[in-house]
Amino acid sequence: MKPLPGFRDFLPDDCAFRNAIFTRWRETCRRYGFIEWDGPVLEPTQLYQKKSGPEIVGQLFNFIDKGERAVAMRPELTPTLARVVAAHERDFKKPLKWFSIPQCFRYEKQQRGRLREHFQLNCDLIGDDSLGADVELVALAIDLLRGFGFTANDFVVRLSDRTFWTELLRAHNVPDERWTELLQVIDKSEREPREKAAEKLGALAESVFEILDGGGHSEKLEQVVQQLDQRGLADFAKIDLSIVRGLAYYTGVVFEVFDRKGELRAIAGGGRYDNLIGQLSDGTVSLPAAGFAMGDVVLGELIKNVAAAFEQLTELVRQESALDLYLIIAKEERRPEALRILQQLRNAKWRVDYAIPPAKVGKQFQTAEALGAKATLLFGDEWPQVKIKILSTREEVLVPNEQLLPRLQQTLSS
RNA sequence: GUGGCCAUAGCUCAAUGGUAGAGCCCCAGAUUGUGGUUCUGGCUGUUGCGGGUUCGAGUCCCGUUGGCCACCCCA
Repeated sequence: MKPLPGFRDFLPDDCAFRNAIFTRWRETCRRYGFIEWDGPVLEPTQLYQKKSGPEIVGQLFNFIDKGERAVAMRPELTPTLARVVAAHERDFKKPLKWFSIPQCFRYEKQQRGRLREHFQLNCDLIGDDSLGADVELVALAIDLLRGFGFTANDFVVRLSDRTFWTELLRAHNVPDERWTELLQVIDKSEREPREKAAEKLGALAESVFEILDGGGHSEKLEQVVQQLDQRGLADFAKIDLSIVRGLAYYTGVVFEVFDRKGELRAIAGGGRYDNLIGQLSDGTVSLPAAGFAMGDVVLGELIKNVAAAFEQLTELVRQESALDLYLIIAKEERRPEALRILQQLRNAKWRVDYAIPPAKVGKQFQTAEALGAKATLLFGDEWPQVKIKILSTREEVLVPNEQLLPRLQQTLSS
């Protein structure tokens, strides 16, 4: 039996790797004053249709539940966020700085960097419409990646601005209903031949191409870069107006993060969505907001591609999973004493393991080694003394059992 | 959703149309209480699944399921 297509088993090593990513995400978010929240995995299908239209249903894991409700596994967190914020916004001081690590689902054919399920860090800043809020989010995205040991040689944030393009469309008297379509053409222009894009853009083609070739100036984005520079982060970002992002609801600064080598899908992306909360709450609450998301799949690939980041995370995995002590019961008569001390050690927060069925001493040492224990405690003929052995140095110390706990502190901390 | 490549032991892979193998992992031992090395032995297969061609199919053909890659789409 294999997992369903696009779903993953997390064997202990994979799970440790995943949790180490979560640990780093949480550390950095908290440094920025973001607090964690979460919502339901299952939502009414309608919640997603409201935001993205009926065609979204084709990409959802959705079904009818036993109460005959149309429900869907969450494909993203933002609609839930909007619902929760609309219901509870008065309980919190503004701005809200919230993050979450939801598992999201999508019914799509899988390929590299895109499964049917992934974990996605979401960071949102709600109730602040200033440019400083956009900068704060971009800086957070940069520091999240720096937290994994990546440098400006490994990734880059490409900054753009939706209003830059919507003003152009307005200046050319393009009717509103064509905006989404034209923005998507601009978004795609990097991957599509010019002639094809020109055909779709019509009269706009010339001015759009001029901007894409570097002829555009956005004062707002230059301010963003300047403020990043004040934080010493300007090396990690560049203005790139070809970034538009496919989603219709963005209203201001948008950005995407890519690996410098250009081998992977976008590592993260987001932007300002000032109208979405109002729209999803049927106008009962209106709050400006901006946010971004970073998935665990592409990030994991980048970590595996960059040796320094991989080693750093592997070290974190070691720290989080390493066993402190392994008990060696060399004489079965000493088992009761060993188990009594086992409990004392565990009560004192040591991570301790031992062989449940009797086993040969050599075997027990082998297991201690394999589990990564720092030291063994041997119970045998020496009782009432216990022999501490540091596995890395093979150094041994005999200590009376009643002094074991304090002696372990000093032996293992040095 | 469209197209191309692929599918053999738990893992990585061999096997001209002629009896399915190796390495790794795992388990057990190498004279009674000391680990990373070494040696010996053991375990594992409806060759993804279903049909067809053939005296004979892991190998050729068709279908199907799954995987990889590109396109489409994109949270």
